Amino acid sequence: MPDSVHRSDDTPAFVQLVLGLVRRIPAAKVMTYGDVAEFLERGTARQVGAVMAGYGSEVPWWRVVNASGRLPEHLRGEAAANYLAEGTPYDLEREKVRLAGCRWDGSR
DNA sequence: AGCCTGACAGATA
DNA sequence: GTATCTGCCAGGC
Repeated sequence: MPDSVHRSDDTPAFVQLVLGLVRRIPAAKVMTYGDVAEFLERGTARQVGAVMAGYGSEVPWWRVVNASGRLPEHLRGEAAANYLAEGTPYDLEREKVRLAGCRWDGSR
């Protein structure tokens, strides 16, 4: 097949790639939506967000945050509890993860 | 087809 | 620091 192979790959394949990676994020570490897309070399941050919105409950979803280290309003409470439990650097005042201290690059 | 929405992100003011 | 705008791309109507 000529070119258009590396396209936005939607569908179950992309979903599984995302969920699979999120499951590999170590405790006390996080990745941003953009990091996930970049690491997989597929899709965009926005698409990753769409997957999380639909299937996030199946994985440690609090380990994927936006570029500011935050999650939408309705999830912050649950997320905070998990950060506290696993020792993720979390700013309770601003309700956001301090990415500088726990961003995961995919390596171990 | 068009228009809007969304667990996003970078640039700019 | 916050607010806005633009680009992004899939899905729903």
